Amino acid sequence: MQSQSAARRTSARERLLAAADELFYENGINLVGIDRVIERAGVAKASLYDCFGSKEQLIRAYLKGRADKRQARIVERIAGLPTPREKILGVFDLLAEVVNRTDYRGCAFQRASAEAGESSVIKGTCEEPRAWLRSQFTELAQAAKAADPELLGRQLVFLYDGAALAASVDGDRNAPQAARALAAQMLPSD
Amino acid sequence: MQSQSAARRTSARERLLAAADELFYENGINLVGIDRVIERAGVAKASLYDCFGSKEQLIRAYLKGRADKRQARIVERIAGLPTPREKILGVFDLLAEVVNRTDYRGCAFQRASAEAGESSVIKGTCEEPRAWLRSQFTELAQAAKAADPELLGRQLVFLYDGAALAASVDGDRNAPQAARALAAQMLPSD
DNA sequence: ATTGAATCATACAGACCTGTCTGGTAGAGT
DNA sequence: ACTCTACCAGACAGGTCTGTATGATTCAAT
Repeated sequence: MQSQSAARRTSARERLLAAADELFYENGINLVGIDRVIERAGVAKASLYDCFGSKEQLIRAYLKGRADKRQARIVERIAGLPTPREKILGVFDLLAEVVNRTDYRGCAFQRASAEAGESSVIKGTCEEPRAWLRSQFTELAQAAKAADPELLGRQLVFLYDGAALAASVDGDRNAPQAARALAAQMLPSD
Repeated sequence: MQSQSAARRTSARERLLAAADELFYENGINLVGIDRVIERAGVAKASLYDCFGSKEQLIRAYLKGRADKRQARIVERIAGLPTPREKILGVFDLLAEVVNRTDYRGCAFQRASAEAGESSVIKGTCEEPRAWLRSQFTELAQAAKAADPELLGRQLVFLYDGAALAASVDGDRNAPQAARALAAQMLPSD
């Protein structure tokens, strides 16, 4: 089998992704150069360009990795909750946990989007997880028999984004709870 | 009088600020170099460093200018509205107007904060207008006899930020109206 | 044993960055 | 007439950036 060569490739790839994740998230994608990434990954520069082709594609992979992790976290969390209402509130509970991690620096997609400049690759990659969350909220709002599920879904995203922003920029670590409280008011009490 | 020499200094300063405002807001503070700013301003590089001392201070001045303009817009708008409830909703109406401008690229403070990196100068400059808006909402919530004005003030900021983000990142130009509708629900109908 | 893929280290190109320095010009106040 | 201030143009220093090129090494598969 090709396991070993594949293992080596993924090993370099994964080390690069891990380094990119830490550095890009902590410092911002534009303030981190390729050299810092490969140094932390312990990988040659040529390997980076073999694996990803460009910095932009590395950023894209970093964002996709974050999106997948967030999505899995949310899916897993709401699977364990019985009602649509509780599922929605569970997303805010999850956010409350995340923002209290010491290395929390805000929503990676919000931040990358702000730094994207002209790159539609990066902007597009940021939009995907946002659209997914919105559709989740909308479906849950529908299941919760909201009068206007589309509208409610968008409003829930406002609260989610706003809370993430307040937690990181203003240092309001209880923002998700405040957003959750408002979400609870909006939802049909069932 | 010193009007002429003062006029020339402010002229260079103002041209620099105007160029910085356009370029930084449109492209992001880290993707715009000093050379592009001075070229658009039609000003010598030495003049920039005479006036501002560093790029960071130019960014700070750019952000302060944006903050002053936003604050003045909001103050003027709510001065013409009779009740606290209408004043609060008026802020969202104002946001609805702003995000429909063709050159709207999102909230300058959100974006600069995402790009700030280690610079506490820039981060701090972003926090000021945010704290001001939050205190406005809180005071208005108190005047509107909300049960918990502090909480409501924070929640209104979530909606404001979330709507601005949705408008710019997701292209949802009606986001402020959706946020306004929710704000209207939260407020004591009086 | 040989081939081929993945990876390594390192130098380089060419561009861009911030900030400084030199030296010159124009006009207002004294 | 002289000075002072604001401003100009442009070169320069020293660093960082992305991306490419060169050539060696390791190791699995054949």
